[in-house]
This record gives sequence, C-alpha cells and structure tokens, in this order.
Amino acid sequence: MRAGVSISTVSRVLNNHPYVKDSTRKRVEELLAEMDYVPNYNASSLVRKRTKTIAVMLPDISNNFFATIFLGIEEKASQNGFVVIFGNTSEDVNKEKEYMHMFLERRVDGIILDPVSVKGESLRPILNNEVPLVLIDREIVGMETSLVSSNNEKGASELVEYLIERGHERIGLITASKETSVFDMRNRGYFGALKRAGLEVRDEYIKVGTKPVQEVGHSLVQSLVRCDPAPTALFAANNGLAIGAAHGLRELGYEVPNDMAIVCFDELDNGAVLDPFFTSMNQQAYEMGVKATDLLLKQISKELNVTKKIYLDPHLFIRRST
Amino acid sequence: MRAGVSISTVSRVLNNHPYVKDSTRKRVEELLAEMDYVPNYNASSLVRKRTKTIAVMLPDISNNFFATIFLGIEEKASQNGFVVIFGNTSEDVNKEKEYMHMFLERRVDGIILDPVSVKGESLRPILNNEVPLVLIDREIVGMETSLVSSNNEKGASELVEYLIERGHERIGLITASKETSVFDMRNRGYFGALKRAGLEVRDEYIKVGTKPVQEVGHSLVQSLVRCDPAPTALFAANNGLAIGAAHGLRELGYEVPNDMAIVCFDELDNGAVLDPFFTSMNQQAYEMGVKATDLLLKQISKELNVTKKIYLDPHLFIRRST
DNA sequence: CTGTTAGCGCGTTCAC
DNA sequence: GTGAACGCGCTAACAG
Repeated sequence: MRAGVSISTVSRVLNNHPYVKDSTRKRVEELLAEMDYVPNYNASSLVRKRTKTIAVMLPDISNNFFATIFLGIEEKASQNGFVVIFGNTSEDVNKEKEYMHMFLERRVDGIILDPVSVKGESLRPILNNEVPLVLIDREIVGMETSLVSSNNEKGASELVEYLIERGHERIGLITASKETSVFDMRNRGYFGALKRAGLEVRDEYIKVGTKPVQEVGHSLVQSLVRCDPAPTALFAANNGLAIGAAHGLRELGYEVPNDMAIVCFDELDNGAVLDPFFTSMNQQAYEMGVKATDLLLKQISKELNVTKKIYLDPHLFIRRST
Repeated sequence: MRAGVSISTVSRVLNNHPYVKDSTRKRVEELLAEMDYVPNYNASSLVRKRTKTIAVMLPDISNNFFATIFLGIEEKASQNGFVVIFGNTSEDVNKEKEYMHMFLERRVDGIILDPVSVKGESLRPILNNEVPLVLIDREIVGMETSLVSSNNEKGASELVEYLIERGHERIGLITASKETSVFDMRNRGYFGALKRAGLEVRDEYIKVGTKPVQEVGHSLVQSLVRCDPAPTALFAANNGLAIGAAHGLRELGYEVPNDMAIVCFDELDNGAVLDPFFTSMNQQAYEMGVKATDLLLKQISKELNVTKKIYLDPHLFIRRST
C-alpha cells in the first residue's frame, strides 16, 4: 500500500489494535486523514456479524408521545455507539411486516417495536432469526418477549376514581378495540373503578372505535350524548380520542367541563401550551424509550438472557377539562 | 446446494433475474420460504454499491415541527424502498459531526440535514465523498447544496405587518443568532416591515439569545419589558422562544395580549389543542420533508444533477395572543 | 510487531 | 439456463 504498509496493518490501526508500532501507527493515521478515508462499516459488519444498528418501529412519529419515546431510544442508543433505523407503521400491519423484513435483511442487532399486529403476525421471522426484540407500549398476549410499558389498568382506574370523587356517577368510556393490549387494560381499569365504587356498568356508555384517532373520537361522542340519561363525564382511552371527542362536544353545543367533564390517557399538551386543558394520565414516554433500549442493549450483549417486563407508573395531571 | 442448485441460481431467483427456468425458480423459492431465509442486504450492498438507506439529522425530534418533517421524509423514502437512519443532533455540532461520520461509514446513499453547524464544519467529509446531500430548514451560506426551506423573511414580515395593522408601533424582537440562517432571515423580515411602515428600529427592543429554546425566551423577555417605553407587542422568532416568553410575561404579571401581544414563527399547538393560543406563522413541515426526500432521491438516481433550492410559503394563523 | 491467507454473503462475469 | 470463479472491503487467524 501507499504507506509501504499492508492492508491488515491499516485495519489494526483503525481498530486500535495494541500490536502496532507507534511510529507506523502514526504514519498510517496521517495518510488516512490526508485521503479522507472512511472505512466501510458494512463490510466490517459482514465479518464481525454485528451492525451496531437497532431498528425502531412506532405507529406515528408525529404524535408527541411516540416522538418522545423515540428521543429516549435515540439518545440511549447513540450513547452506546448504536445507530437507529426507523419505520413508521401508521397502524398498518402490512407496513409492519415489510419493515420487519427490511430490517432483518439489514441484519440489525435488535428491534424495538410498538406492535400494531395484535397476535404478533409479523413477528414470526424475528423469532426464528433469534434477533433480540423488545416490545414497547403495547403488549402481545402470549408472547415471550421483553416489554416496557405503563401500568395502564392502574392509571385508568385512578382517572375514573378521580371523576367519581368529583361526584360523577354516570361516566362514559370512549375507547378502541381490546385486542390492543393497552386499551384492554384501560378498559379494565374503568370497569374496576366503577365496580369498586358500586356504580353500574352500562353497556350503552361504552363506545368502542376501530382506531384510537381523532375522527373516531369525534364520531363516537355523538352517540354517547344520545344516551338517556346522558353521562356527565367521559373517559377517553387515549389522546386522539379525547381531542376528537372534545371537538365533537363543542359542535354539539356542549361545554366542557360543565356539561360534560373529560379525562384522558396520554398527554395532549406536551409543554407547547400555556394553559393545558385536559385532565390526563401522562405516561413516562422518554423513560420508556430509555428503558427499552437499555433492555435491548443488554440482550444484545448477552448481559441479560431472560425476558423482562417493566411497567412504569403514569401520572395524573388535573386541568380544566374536569 | 440443498435444492441441487448452485448458489448463483439462488441469487438469480432472489433478484428476479429473467434467465431462470420456471420450474427451478419455483423449487428454489419453496425451499427459501421453508427455511425462513432472509438475504443479507449488507453483503449485497457491498457489491452493488448502494444501500437503499438515507440518513436524517434533525435538532430535536420531540419538537413537533421536526417530527412532522421527519414523518414526511420517512413516508416518501419508504414508498421508494428506502430505509431511514436517524440522528438527533440536539443543537450540538459535535454530535452532528459524529453522526455524519457514522452515516458515511455505513455508506448511506444520501443525507438530509438540518444543520446546527453554521459554516458547514461537519460537511467537509461529505463533500469529498460525493454523497448526495439535501439541507432542510436551515441554510448554510456559500454552500452549493440542494435545500428545502421556508420563505422565512417574507413570513416574518407578514407577522410584523399584521401587528402594525393592529395598531402596534413599539414591537420587540426575541430571536437567536443570525448565524443560523432562519433567524437571520426572520430578523430581516422584522427590520423590513418596520422600515416600510416608517417605524423606528430600536436596538433595545431586539434581544438575541444563544439558543432558540424556552429558557432563553423566558429570560430575554425580562429585559424586554424593562425598556422605557416598553413594547406593546413582541415577535418571537420561533416556537420555543415564544412559549418561554409567554411564561415569563405571566410570571411578571403581564397579560397577553392586553399588556403585550405575541406573534411567533412556527406552529405551537399542532392540533392537539382545543383552543390554540398563539398567533403564528406555520411552516409546511410535512411538505418540506417530502420535497427534500424527493430532491434527494432524484440526486441519488442521477435523475437530477444540479442543486436546487425550494422555499415554501408559511401560513399565518391568527389566534388569541394578539 | 507485521504481512499473508482465507473467508463473511452476495452479484457478476464467463464458460459450458 | 446454469455452475464456477472472482471480488466487493474488511477482520481474523497464522506465520514469520
């Protein structure tokens, strides 16, 4: 080679291998710098069999909850020399499958997934390929994987109990399919709180939508107010449903909280607002991201070889919607 | 091989090469499926010399403006079979440099960057390595690269002109260093609007912070109100400065908009709020992401071999802060 | 300490 | 149509 040095010596310099004479090391480094040499990490991965890359799949990065999770993941990963590759699933199982495939093809060292598939349909390839996986936020029942999530049932209970303390006895629920674990848990929290308070669970007060998004919340609230007697308060199982419901109520001429109080799971106002409106149960999104990454990296390094499930406590914030 | 077929035939099957007998193709495909075979894309990249991967660097993914840009990038990229690798720079030049290096090592096909370095310090390696690059949001003066941004000067002018129409004559400015292009442009918009209206530009009404974040806005507003006479309105050059200033004013006992009106650049309330508060100049974040990716992909495919600069118009939203 | 050799997994000739 | 052979850029033994 140019420096009168073999290619393997260069490799040793690049990898800070100890057995290199200082003088040659220096000479090689100078030449490398001079020619703006950038090693090909993919080639190196090919033989090392690790890419120092983790993949992240989230349903909607423009939702502050997921973006904050992502920030936690990214910071923890980069602190450990890992690079993050991202896929937005848009609540679409097919996209999830496609990304899973693409990421496996790129031989990522591990995957953090907020699953949209409820049965883990897209997880088959990963399990066979023994790639470390950590689920975040949503759980998949019967799946033996690590997980970082929130105490959804407890949080939902607290939210409803708070409404009960405020004197509400007719409390509606706007939620999404219980096939998705977090909604199942939040629904259970709602049932539990009502029962413990000796309140009746009325089916017509429970509205289940197809997706946990604004439009659905907007339409479900219409049928909720038509109940007779109508509820005096409502629990929206996530932020999208809540904002949709609030807009719906306003169009119907209802005032929040006087005509109808609202509480919801998930933060809505994310610090970019002067006077937050919604009483909400805020999850520790950033910490969830950090902890999930921590778990994943430990699985990758074999420091941890059992699956582990972590549930963080969400916190109640009382605002003007109640 | 197992199928009594050579490894190169398998390769041909994987790449849909025409010269393969239908019967053997079918046989190979069956076996591949059976063994849950996942091709190694990195190995393939090594010989093909393209990774179908683009890198994205943004200052703060938990800020809805950047997250929305990112969503636009991700969707456009994945539609075209590209995967996205992400780095959060946290307004830190060193992180930007490190990421640049890591991404180049991984041989990404192109890079979309919202630069924190004002002179393009971290861009040297990329220019020598002829990797396609598109800047987004912030411009680097004297840098011959493609760019997608907003008409920052025009937007700022409109914002200030609106204040003037509302009768304000003493208008303060809270901004960040003009070394960062977007702030330079927004400052110019402010000067221009005042001058065209025949209003005096008073130095003491102009507060320049180190970073465009809440804490800085919070502290700068303190000195702004101490001017004599104090301004009756203020233009915050981005969302972070605006929310910080608003909190600061509240603590000082000022009422917005009665004691002090506020307008700002960038959206603050992002649809997750029932009654948006800030009069703001909202950028087309999603479209910026899409267009930047579009440009980048065309540069990668050599469909476009000149640099191109695109400026989108931001839109004024009038709310309760004025 | 340093050079040589043999792959990592795959795409691409070039013969057959 | 299909297989053998070579090389992408790099690391990991193995000799020296």
